[in-house]
Amino acid sequence: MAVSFTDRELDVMAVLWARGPSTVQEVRRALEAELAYTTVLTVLRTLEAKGHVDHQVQGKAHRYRALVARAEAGRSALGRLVDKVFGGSRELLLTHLVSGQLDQAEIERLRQVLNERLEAGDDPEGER
Amino acid sequence: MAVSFTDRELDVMAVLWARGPSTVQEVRRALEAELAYTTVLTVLRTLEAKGHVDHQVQGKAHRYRALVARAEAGRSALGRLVDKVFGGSRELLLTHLVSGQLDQAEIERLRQVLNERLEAGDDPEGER
DNA sequence: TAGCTTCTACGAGACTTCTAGTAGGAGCCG
DNA sequence: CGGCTCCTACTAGAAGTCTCGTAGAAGCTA
Repeated sequence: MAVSFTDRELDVMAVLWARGPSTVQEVRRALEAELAYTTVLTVLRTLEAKGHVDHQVQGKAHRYRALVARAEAGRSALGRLVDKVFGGSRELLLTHLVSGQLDQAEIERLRQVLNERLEAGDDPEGER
Repeated sequence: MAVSFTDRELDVMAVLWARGPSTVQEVRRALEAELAYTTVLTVLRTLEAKGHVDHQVQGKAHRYRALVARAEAGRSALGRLVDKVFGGSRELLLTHLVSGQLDQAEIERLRQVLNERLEAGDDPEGER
């Protein structure tokens, strides 16, 4: 249920989410940090052992694929964040976001999303 | 600049943020997990070594105090989250929040905060 | 086929995290 | 004073993380 990644694992997952299924080389090139090939391979193998990715054989290489969706990881990480840092209050997180981190344009667009959601959505927690 | 905490450290920081300066006993009792007294002490000493808390002597005990504000930790964690999980897009985070995690009432209140912010705030990135 | 390159598998060392035990100091009570 | 309790300091082991080297398989090329 609650997926969580170490820092380096998250770097690698981010690549898979951004690029889609990738080989070790591809992940390695996409990473900011300059890591040895085998280091990247090891991280991917660890992730696979934990069930967060799997792979298919392609030629003699492996192509790794994220099994955890970005949205799922987001939900999980946000949950932890709200729980621990914002004392369980989602509202605190939101006002924090809105009052400090966003610029004018982002707020505008957010308001639009919000309006749509208010008009359309009468389903209380209805999805998933 | 970018503060970050391990899971257990975060548990302890959460207590200090919620309760204010606390002794080891007080932190220990406030924690959900049942840890040995010395375990809690060790975590606090680690946090102190990293500069995230300090302490004053009170009687024969120490009273520990958070040096990192909750908001600061929130900013930092949120930044990492947006960066890694949401590919750098704050908007993605927000729509993620709005379209899945919030109930009707929260959205209402958020919209109010947003409106206030839009009316009041003509300062483009003016603070901090 | 011989050699070069590229790949995975495995092992391992340095470091961090998490947990808690032991030692010893300080204060209080009878 | 003697013992009890509560406190910090120190030590330490198990597990996890992060990094990379070496070995050896597999395929391409001349």
